[in-house]
Amino acid sequence: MAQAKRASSKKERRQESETLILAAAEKVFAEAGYGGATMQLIADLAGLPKANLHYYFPTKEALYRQVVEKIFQIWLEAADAFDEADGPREGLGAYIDAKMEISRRQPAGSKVWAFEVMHRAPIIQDYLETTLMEWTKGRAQLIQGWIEDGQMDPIDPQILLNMIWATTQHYADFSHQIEVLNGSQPLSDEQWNAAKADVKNIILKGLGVK
Amino acid sequence: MAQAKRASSKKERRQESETLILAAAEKVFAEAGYGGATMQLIADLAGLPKANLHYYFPTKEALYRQVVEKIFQIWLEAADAFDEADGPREGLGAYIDAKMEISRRQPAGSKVWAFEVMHRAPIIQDYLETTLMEWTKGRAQLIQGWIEDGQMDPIDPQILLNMIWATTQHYADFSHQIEVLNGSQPLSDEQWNAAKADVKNIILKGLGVK
DNA sequence: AAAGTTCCTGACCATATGGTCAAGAAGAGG
DNA sequence: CCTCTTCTTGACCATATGGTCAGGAACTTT
Repeated sequence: MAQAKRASSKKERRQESETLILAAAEKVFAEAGYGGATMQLIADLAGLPKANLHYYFPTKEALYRQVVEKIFQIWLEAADAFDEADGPREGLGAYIDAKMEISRRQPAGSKVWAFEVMHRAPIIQDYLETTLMEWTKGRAQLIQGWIEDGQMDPIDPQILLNMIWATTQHYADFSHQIEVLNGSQPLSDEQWNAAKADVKNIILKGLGVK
Repeated sequence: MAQAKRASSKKERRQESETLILAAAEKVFAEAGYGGATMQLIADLAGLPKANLHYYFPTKEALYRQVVEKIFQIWLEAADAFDEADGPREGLGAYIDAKMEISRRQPAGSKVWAFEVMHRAPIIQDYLETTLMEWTKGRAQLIQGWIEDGQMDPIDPQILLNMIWATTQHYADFSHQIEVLNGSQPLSDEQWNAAKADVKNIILKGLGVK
C-alpha cells in the first residue's frame, strides 16, 4: 500500500513484460516461422524497442524456446481429459473436445508447435523423446485396456492418437485454408460445434465404441 | 545421334537443371520454411553455385512459387481416385490411399504446402480461392449425393474432407514426431500399411458406409 | 571455323538482421 | 535526499543473405 503505484511490484512488472513479449513472439513465430520471424517484428507487435526484448530474452532462440515450451505445457494439460474417464466414449470424447478447443483458442501456439516438429524439433527434441513419449505410452496402455475390455475395436493406439492429433490440430494449423473454403469467413460458433461433434462421432463410431 | 553427347538437347538440359534445383529447393524449404531457407543451402544441396540458381530462377520467391505450384498439382492429381468410383467405400478409400501414398513418397512437398498455408498462403492464395475451392465444391456435391443415396451417414462433406486431409497429411508433416514415438525409427512397410488400413477403416466405419 | 546463343560462376554489393553497449530513467531502500 | 539496483533505449556493429554482373566456357547453327 505504501509504494502503491498500481500495486505492481518489480517481479510483477517483470512477469508482465515477459508475458507481453511471449504473446507477441508466439504470434510472429506462428505467422512467419522461426526463420521468417524477426526480433524487430516481435518488438513492434509488443510495442517495445528491440533492445528491450534482449534484456528479457538474451537471444532469439531463447525466446523461441520459451514459446515452444509454453505450448507444450498446454498440449499436455489437455491430457487431463483422458485420465478422468473410465471408458473410451467419455475419455476420447473429452480429449477430442479439449484439443478442438485449444485449436480454436490458441491457433498460434499450435502452429508454432507444427513448425517446430516439421523442422525436426531442433529445440524440443528432448521433450519428444521423454515427456511426450511417456505420455503417449501411458495413454496407449489405457486405450489397450479399453480394447481388451471389449469397449472398442482392436486398433493400434498410436494410430488412433495420430488421428486425433491430426484432425484436431488441423483446425488450427490449416485455419487459413479452412476459412478460405468457408467463403473466407472464420467458422461460426455453430460451425465449430458441428465440427467438434462430427469429428467426435466419426471417430467414436469408427472405433466401434460401445 | 549426330551430336550425341548423351542425347541431351538444350531444352532437355535446361529441364534437368530446373528439376534438380526444384528438388533441392523443395527439401530445403520443407526443412527450414521460406524464411529459414537460403539460396546458398539450396545451391549446396543441388551441387551448383548460387549464381546459377539465379540464372534459372530470378528470385527466391519465384523458386518457392514453382515448388508450391508443383506440389499443388500432385495434390490435385490424387483427386482422380475420387472420380473413378461410384460409392463412398471405393471413392473415399482410394482417395485416402492416394493421399497416404503421397505423404509417404513426398513428405517434403506436403510440408512446404503446410508451411505455405500456415503463412496464410501468401503465394498460392489465388489457387485456394479458385482451383481448390472448385475442386472442393465438386467433391462435396459428390459426397452429398452418396449421403442422399443412403450410402453413408449424413455428415457435412467439408468436415469429412478436412478430416481426410488432416489425417493423411499428418503422416508427412509430423513424420518426425511419428518417428520419435516409433522409437526413432521410420515406419516400416508393415506399419505404413497398417496405418493406411486403420485410417481407412475408422473413417469408413465412422461414416456408416454400407 | 566463325558467329551467335545459351549457360556458368567468382567476385561483388546493398540491405536486413541478431545482437551489443553505454548512458540514462525509474524505482527501492535507507 | 542519496545510493544502489533494475530497466529502458537509441545508436551501433558484424555478419549473413538475396541478388547482380561481367567475363568466359560450352554448345548450336550456318
